[in-house]
Amino acid sequence: MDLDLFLNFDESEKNALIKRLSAKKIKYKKEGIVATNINNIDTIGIILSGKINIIRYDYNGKKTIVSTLKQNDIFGKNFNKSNNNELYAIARDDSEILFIEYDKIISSKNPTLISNLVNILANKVVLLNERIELLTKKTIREKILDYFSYLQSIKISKTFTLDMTFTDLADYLSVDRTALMRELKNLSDYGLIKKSGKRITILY
Amino acid sequence: MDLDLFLNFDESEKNALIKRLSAKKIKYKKEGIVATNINNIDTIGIILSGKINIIRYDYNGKKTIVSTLKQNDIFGKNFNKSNNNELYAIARDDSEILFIEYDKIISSKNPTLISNLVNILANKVVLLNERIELLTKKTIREKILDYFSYLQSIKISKTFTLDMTFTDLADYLSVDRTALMRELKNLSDYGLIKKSGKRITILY
DNA sequence: ATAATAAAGTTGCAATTGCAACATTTTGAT
DNA sequence: ATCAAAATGTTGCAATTGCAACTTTATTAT
Repeated sequence: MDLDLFLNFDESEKNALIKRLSAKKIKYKKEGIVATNINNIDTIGIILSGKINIIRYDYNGKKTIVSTLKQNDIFGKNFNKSNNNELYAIARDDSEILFIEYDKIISSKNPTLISNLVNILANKVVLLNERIELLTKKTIREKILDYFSYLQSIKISKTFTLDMTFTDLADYLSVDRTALMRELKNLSDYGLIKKSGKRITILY
Repeated sequence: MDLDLFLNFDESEKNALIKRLSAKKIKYKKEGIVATNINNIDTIGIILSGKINIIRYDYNGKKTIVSTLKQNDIFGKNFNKSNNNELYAIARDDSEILFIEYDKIISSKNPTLISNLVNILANKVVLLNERIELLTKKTIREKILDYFSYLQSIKISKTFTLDMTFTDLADYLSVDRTALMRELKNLSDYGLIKKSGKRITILY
């Protein structure tokens, strides 16, 4: 992903900008709590390195990974709004996060900086729409085939390796993990895919 | 919704800007085709009035309303990207749409204009996240209760009237319409809600 | 006013799915 | 190298859901 809030700034400009925006870079250890109640903060967090899980705890204590964010993704400032349940951001790996107050970016009146923010947001909208496309599919089979055909298109190959665990894939597609495994087996048995661990080949 | 690309411009500034951006305002009749193949256009459409359905046709001809857009919503420029299936935008009511080339907004270097675009996009991200929250719920019951509690929070009342048809609600929640009706009946029978047509009261 | 079209509502049934309860394999830390 | 934890994989079963096939009620157009 070549999206970056500081795209088209050189290193010294970037540092000056970070200083002027009072941006704060904070490091987190794996499993560290990055932010609580992120639906109500006026700060945006930009992931410089590592991975962050956005997590929702239901009223009955059930945990759902709402999304997983990686380098250059942003969270906060209502970008991950939830109605009832509070959302938490937890480091999935050792991570570095840059916190900037949203209003300071806007009031900076720096066209390049703001354009970069537009591109990041537009990209986020694309990713969210892609996920919605998958989530609106009615069967697990359709979700899998759709996601695999997406992977096929970005890896430009009918054979590819999943870059997440099946546990996380089940979360992403919002289906039961064991039901996902079962359906993957069905697809293999029907000869629609070949599966060897996380290595998948589309056979149609 | 007080989000508007031309927020903080007065009428004459706005008109000058529209001219400079070569923006085009086009009117559509209900059911009119606003745009085809909207995943591949470099233009953004801003809905000035009316409502637009973003529609996907599956390989097997099945129609799904991917989203419904209303005043000040935007589409195009990959904001509604789809992997395989082409997306169409169709006017749900008589509508007016302003088309602007995305690059012209960015290269305008107009901080107010771009800030407005940021706010529109940020708002869209929020709405998409809200929908994802609903779609990741495992049962129809959970989806309904979550959506109703969202309506309760914005209408600030335990009684409210749905502003879409149950057919569209089923699409939005991505569930079978008749299964939705059945579950609404179950919720009534269990005494969790009261339902009289589209008038809903939450009883807990 | 009435015909046509869309939406709402109901029900039976089969297919899909989630969940529980496991065994096995892989990964990661010390 | 070894132990613990996480991930993978399997299966039976019950619950949920989608689909088909309707009827009834609203809405819209002429």
